[in-house]
Amino acid sequence: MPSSKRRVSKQPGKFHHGDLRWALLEAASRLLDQHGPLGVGLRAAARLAGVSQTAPYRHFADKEALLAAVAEQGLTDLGDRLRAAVAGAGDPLAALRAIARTYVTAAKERPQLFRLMFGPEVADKVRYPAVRDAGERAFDVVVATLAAAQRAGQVREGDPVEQAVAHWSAVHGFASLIVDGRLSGQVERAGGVAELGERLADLLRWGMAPR
Amino acid sequence: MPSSKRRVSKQPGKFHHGDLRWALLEAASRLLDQHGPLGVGLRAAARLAGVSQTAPYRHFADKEALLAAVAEQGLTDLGDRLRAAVAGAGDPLAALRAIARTYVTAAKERPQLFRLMFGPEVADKVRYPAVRDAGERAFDVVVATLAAAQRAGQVREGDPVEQAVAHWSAVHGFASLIVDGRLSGQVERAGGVAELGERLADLLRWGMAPR
DNA sequence: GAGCGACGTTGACGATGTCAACTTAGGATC
DNA sequence: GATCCTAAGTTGACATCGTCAACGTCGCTC
Repeated sequence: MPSSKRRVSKQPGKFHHGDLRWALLEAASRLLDQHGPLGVGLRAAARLAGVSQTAPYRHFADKEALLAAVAEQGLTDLGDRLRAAVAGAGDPLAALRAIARTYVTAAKERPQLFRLMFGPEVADKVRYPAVRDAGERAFDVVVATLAAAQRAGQVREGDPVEQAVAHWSAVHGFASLIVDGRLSGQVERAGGVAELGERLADLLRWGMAPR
Repeated sequence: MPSSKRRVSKQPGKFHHGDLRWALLEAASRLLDQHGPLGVGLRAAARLAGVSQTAPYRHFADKEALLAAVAEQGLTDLGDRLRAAVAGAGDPLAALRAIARTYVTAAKERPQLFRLMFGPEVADKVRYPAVRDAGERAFDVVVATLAAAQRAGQVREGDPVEQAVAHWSAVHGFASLIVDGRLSGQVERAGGVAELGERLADLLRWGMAPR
């Protein structure tokens, strides 16, 4: 769901609908959660928003643009949550664990959104720099955390970006496999997914420990 | 592309077409590489195979079934390549590196196939046990390699499945981010993607080293 | 050679993304 | 306050797609 609340019905300020753009994003969000990325359509979103089939074209160039906007919201929200998690953690080590837990939890909460954010529906990222930027802002949280971990002597010195790629890859891959239902058997054996994700992050951190 | 060669034109043995099922898989494979998972359609595949729009229904229940068959081929092929890579490696440690390199290379070779294999197009895995099994056979290679690494004392003792999940997650996540173009900036800095993938695997292995 | 079943075709239906042309409403301009 | 302008939304249409029902057709078997 779009994070910020707006007026729901016709309030003054906008013309016919109030804020159709927001309403379409919300509708697309709901369709996404219910039917997956392939179940999101311009016509269906317009119907949910109580508006005619081609009204969305006043706000989005095409279907992909609508999906891209939803994905961007998701990535921005993910970045915010990661930032909050890091801020709430005591030291960089706890922050790395918190990143893993937050990432996996977010993916499990809204798997369809997760799929959209990293899936092929928004193929051409050059056409949607906002999506790319939102993703990079989330990634920057990881980079900053690893840089902090280096300063604290909790992680070997080196390029924090490369370490962040490693951390991000591991957590992202784990979340992807979970969302795809590819680890259902293995995860039942272990505790919850978030715990397993944290343990994965720990494993990686040991690999990056100062020699 | 489907891996095994078959007859291309009408050979004796089959009726009207020769082997339409195979031709459709090849057509879908080509469409996939050219236009991504969303560009694969039953009608387009039928057209490429030189056959009428509804002919595919004699061989696939619906569009998803065709996609699932392509995905299954891809996963089976990936498993074969992983097995070959492990067999060609000297010791378990080299095998772990080879897995990372092979996985990342395969993803980069056919990014669209990679997206299909793990994307939302084949959503319901229960409906396609063959897809799931092919994926698990590939995963088993990683499990076996980690078990071997444990026996060789190159990796800490513990549940090899959990270690395999960690390894698989890291490599898979890295490949996913590469395919999604999310690491283009960072990867240019470092050497090739395969090398970076190997380094990631090393990092993880150090984390799993015997204490 | 009659029949049968697997294979493929024709034609149609509803739904979708998208375009062109039209209508409506709010704000600015004189 | 009448007029115009432009953003916002509507109507209608077109091509395409997935899918279904009904129909043709090939090659094998008894």
